[in-house]
Amino acid sequence: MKQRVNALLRDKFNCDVILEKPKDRSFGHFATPIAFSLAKELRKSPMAIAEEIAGSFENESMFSAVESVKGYINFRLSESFLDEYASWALSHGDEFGCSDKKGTILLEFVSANPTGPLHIGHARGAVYGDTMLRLGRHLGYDITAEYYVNDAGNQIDLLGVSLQLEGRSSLLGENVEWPEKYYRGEYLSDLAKEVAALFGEDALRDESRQKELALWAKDKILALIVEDLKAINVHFDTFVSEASLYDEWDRVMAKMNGGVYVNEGKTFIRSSDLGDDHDRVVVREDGRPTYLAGDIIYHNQKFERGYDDYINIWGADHHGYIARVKAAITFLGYDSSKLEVLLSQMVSLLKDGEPFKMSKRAGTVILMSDVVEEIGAEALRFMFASKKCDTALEFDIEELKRQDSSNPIYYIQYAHARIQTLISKSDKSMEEIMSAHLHDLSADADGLLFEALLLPEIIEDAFESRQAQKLPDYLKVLAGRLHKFYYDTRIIGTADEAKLLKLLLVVALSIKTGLSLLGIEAKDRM
RNA sequence: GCGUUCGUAGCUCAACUGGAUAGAGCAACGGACUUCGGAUCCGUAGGUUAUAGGUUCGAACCCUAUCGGGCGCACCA
Repeated sequence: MKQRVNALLRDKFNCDVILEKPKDRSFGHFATPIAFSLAKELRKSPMAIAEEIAGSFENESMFSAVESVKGYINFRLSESFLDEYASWALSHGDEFGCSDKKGTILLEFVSANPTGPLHIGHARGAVYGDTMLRLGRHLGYDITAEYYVNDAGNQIDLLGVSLQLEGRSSLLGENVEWPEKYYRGEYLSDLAKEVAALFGEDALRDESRQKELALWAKDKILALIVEDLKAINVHFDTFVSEASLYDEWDRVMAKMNGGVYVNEGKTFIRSSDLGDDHDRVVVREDGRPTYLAGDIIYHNQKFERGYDDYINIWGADHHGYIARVKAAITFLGYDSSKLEVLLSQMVSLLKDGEPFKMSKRAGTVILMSDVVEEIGAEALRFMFASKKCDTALEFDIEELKRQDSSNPIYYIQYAHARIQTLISKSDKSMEEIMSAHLHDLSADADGLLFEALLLPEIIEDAFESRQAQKLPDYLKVLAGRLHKFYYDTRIIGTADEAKLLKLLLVVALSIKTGLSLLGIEAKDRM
């Protein structure tokens, strides 16, 4: 819709024109402040320019009115245009809002360490990433959802140690000496039991088997994580194992041509040449690679797979890490601007008004699966999708767990269910409804129709600006307009019945499509 | 200390990325048809957009300084 108007204006002015939705809908459907920016060039007052421009649209069938007000130019779309567009939308069903965007994107998100089940802090990145995935695919992009599995390095060793100690302590009743750092939690005692059953109790005491047990455990834990994600309707296409990458090490280092050097027995990357604060160690004196080493090979592998664009969703605590990875990509001979790193800010938790620290090692984590059990996957998804991801979030745990009727998800679902009820109560056939013409609409009806038809713009804007929360915001507004309209307007049994039901079908379509892009199924009844 | 990011109603967040009178939801208070679902709707109250300057037709948004919070500043991941 907006594209059509934009195209028209672009032809007229030979440049992109800013189109906005006026806050006060009585002004029209779209507005532009272009006269202000032209005023300087043309050395005329904005009002005069606006008058002139508005007058030039008189014979345009797309608009029923184009007016200039205080220098703004306001456009009102004609009913025939809106009706035609509404019919088009209804005939396209689920594909409403689809576009023909081209390009392949590799989207990496979650990538939580396989050392424990997902906690509530992981949920934000998971929901955000999956929402971007759904939006992008709806628009036509060919997107691969990828999970990077950190199955190498210290935390895997730590997992093996923790598993044995947990088993010896809780299962065999031994007094064990806990190291400074270790993992704990219910999942570990479950795994220890499995170890005893599968490998025998001796496996819990034999230090030489730590590595073996750790590798066995991380696969089990990864399976748990996949289950957790499935429960909130998040699915990945590919999993890349960090450990599997190191065979490529020599070949990748050769590609770095000059980007690395050896000093005091350690290998450094010259990241300070490319904006980082220091050069970073990639291989320690004893030959063990650092975390960065894995990421260098991984990103080389990503670029060798040849996507048009790369998006990583990282927690904000990794922001200092971006410069290093981008430097590595440049040394490898690729265009580092193709990698876009989206940071999702931390979720901080409150309990009874006091800050609550989660720690996987201390076992004080709020598991995502527990919250899902309490409030449901849909409420959790909606809650995280609603928040702009570049501001830190505060949640009170008790509030999060409360199944509240104030939850906006019910408000939106209720709007959809109300429409379905009306459709089923009406005597009109679907043919009668679909062939009705939307004309002589009240201001409220017109506003509702216009809002519902805005979905494609919202989807595109939300994806391209990487601000997923624009979709839930829109759905709240649309549902609000529907509820008000429903309250004010009698539909069944009136002369306008078929016409208004057609309008409501468009609203239902936008709600249903919008919710599905949030990974939520619209309900016909509640 | 350095970097980075944020600061909007009592709380949680918006504001079309520089545009018209800064808006919603909670929480508070007061209302709504013997009517298509009251999980709804309407109203009241709540603001010097952290503070002080600057840029211009126009600033919550851009620039500078100050104050306050988050997150980084590993040969951990």
